Amino acid sequence: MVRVGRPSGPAEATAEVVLRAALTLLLEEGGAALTPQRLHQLTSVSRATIYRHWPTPTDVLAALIDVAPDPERPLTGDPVRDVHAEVDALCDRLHEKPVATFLQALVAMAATDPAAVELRQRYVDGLIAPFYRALNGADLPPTEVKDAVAAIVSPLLVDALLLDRPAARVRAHRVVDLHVRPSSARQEADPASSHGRPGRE
Amino acid sequence: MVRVGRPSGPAEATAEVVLRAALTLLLEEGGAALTPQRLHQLTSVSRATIYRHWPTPTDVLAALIDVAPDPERPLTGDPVRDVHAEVDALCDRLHEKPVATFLQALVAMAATDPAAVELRQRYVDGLIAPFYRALNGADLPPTEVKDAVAAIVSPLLVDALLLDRPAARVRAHRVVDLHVRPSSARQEADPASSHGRPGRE
Amino acid sequence: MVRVGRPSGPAEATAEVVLRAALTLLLEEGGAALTPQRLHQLTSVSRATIYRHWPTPTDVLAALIDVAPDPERPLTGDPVRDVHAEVDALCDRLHEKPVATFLQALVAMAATDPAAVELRQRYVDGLIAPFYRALNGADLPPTEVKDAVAAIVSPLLVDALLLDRPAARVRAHRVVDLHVRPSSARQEADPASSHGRPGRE
Amino acid sequence: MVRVGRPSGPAEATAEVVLRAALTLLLEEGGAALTPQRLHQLTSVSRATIYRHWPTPTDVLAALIDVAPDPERPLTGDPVRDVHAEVDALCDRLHEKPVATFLQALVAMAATDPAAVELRQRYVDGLIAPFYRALNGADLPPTEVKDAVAAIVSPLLVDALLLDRPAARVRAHRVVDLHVRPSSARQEADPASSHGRPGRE
DNA sequence: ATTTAACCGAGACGGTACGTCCCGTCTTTAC
DNA sequence: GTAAAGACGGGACGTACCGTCTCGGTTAAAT
Repeated sequence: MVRVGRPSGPAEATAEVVLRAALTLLLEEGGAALTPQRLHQLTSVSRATIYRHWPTPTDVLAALIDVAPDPERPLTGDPVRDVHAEVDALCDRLHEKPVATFLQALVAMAATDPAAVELRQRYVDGLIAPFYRALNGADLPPTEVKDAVAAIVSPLLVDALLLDRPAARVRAHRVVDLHVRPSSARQEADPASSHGRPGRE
Repeated sequence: MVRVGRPSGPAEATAEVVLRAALTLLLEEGGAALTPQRLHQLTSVSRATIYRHWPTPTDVLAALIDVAPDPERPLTGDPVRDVHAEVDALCDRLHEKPVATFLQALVAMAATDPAAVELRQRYVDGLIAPFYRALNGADLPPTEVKDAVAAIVSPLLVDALLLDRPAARVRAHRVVDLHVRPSSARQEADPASSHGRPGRE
Repeated sequence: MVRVGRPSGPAEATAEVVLRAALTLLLEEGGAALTPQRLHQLTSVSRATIYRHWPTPTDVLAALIDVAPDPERPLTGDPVRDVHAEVDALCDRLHEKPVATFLQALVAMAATDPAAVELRQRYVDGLIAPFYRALNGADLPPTEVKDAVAAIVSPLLVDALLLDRPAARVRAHRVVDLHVRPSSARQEADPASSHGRPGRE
Repeated sequence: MVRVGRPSGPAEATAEVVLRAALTLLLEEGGAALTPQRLHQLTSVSRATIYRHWPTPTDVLAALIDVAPDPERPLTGDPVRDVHAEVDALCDRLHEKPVATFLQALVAMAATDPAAVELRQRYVDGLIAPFYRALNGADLPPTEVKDAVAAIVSPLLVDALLLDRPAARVRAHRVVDLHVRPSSARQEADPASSHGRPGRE
């Protein structure tokens, strides 16, 4: 079938100006401010236009998430080292606000819009996935992998979500050491082995 | 100065009928439904009356929290056992909805109302406090206590808040065993020692 | 049952200011201008308030009609004279705009709102009724009464509605003389008998 | 200057399909439905195309009126007979809807669009003209001709426009007899002379 | 067969009004 | 003083249509 007529979707300029304003709004006033009304006021893009392309605030948030994917970090092959790297990366992202704010906004939206539930799911999965990837090389049974990831990541998320405080980076590193030692190494492990990393907290 | 006239505060009947409706609303439609409007519709208590006694939705939520305090569990003196008991208690409360819903509502409200931020803080502290209490008896350094509590509780909260799934009870018990062994016992610990507890998950 | 609380219906001030503005609008811009939006702009009464009390433009028009009822003219007992008086009265009312404008508005609204159809019916009946009342005394058979009223009134309405010109007063008086002579008198009638009336047209 | 390229104006197929839909819309939903939007929905002719050829709803209505002119009836030379024939013709046209609907639509549009005022004028003139033509042969003074036409036609229009009822055909015939007798014949007139016509009402 | 002007469909876009909903405050009345 | 009933201004919501516009692809006459 031959396509005729003007191409569909927002003109590039429109999409850019709206999403840029959306990011600003989100960071400065939180997810509840991502309304068509506020976006219109900030961008002077017509309210109707915004509804056309992003019918719900969830759609705006989804578009925001899509434009800033998390770049993959290269694996060294050493699981312990890789997991520590991921901890640092996640703490950095949580510290630089957008990720923590995205999470807060997703939780708040999920209370209203079922579509946001799924989005929240995918977003959290995206945050956790790198840890599973890093732990792939360690010879741990699946249960221990899951436990380790949960014990490492959850406190960071809780810090960002519930306690409004910077992610507890050094604690996370300690938990990594506790969980990710290969079982064979646990008795002989040198507890100071991970002290070379920069404790940025 | 002598007080004259009708005593202040809502008549008991009013307060009860409103808060009962508020709980129903909260559980069935989430924190965003806790509006004067909805409460009025459900209770046929006048909107003006509701505004008088609970000026903001946060006040309603705070009143709800106050009426259902968490009863303290008696301590046995055995930290390991007490922490396991607390894990079970928290999982039960998260499972029976109110607590998880309170948390979601508090997070959502905190995005809007600063007063809710403080309330959220206090509520989370109330959830965590029993674990610190239980670990009081264990001869662990403060850092390890904090790490342990975080590693135990955070995954449960994340399950309830972010992943909409029942709290991972057995995993939490495993994590307790991993963290709460008294340090002196870690080498000789029998990893099967906690298998007697009922795995209710 | 005891009535409690503030009495229902618009406060007097509100109703007056809105209806006054509605009349101005109607006369200056026609029935299509009787929208909540325009009324709000002119009165700075809130749009919501207007919707509360007059949910449709037809309701506004109905309220307008209710506040300005046509006062009854006294009957002399002489049908011919009374009908001539009614012709003058109707021409005056059509000339002074409100009635003609009401009619136009009612026709236009009736195209959209079924409620306006009934209102239009009642309004037209109200315009015609005085003629039937005046002709009551004449000893004419019912058919001739109807014919006479139609022949007298219709051209006036058509002038106002379709041709945007002042009602043809003198023609209407001629038609009265043609239709309302008592049949016994038609042969002997002095065609100049009605020349004493002031020809205001 | 030599014209080159595709000729201007709508392709025949486009014009026909749009006007056919416009007529349907007009009859079923009234003049207010004659919008570019509705025409587009019914015909799947692009909205832009419709704007190109009929910039306002009034233009659509004008085009509709142009495509269905009233065919002239032949005159017999007998004014009385001819006028009766015209009465029947007008009643038929009013009864078959389009004319009555056109009138209603024209009145409604005239409230908004000044261009429709002129159109309405022309349309009404077109309805009345045949009566003047038929009365041309009668030896009546101009004033009486005007009175007669008004008394005959106006009630029919009022029936269609204001009272939503079928045109009162037999009354119209009676009024013809009353007005159109040549003055010389009025004394000797046989009032039953017109009873031979079929009373279709 | 090419030009060339116009048609035509698809859709973006700003704008405006719609009718609804809830907010928070106020006034009126009854108890 | 408490409470109910309800008016009121305010503001956002989501929808609908308006009129204009920019794209592309198509069509039909004149060269």
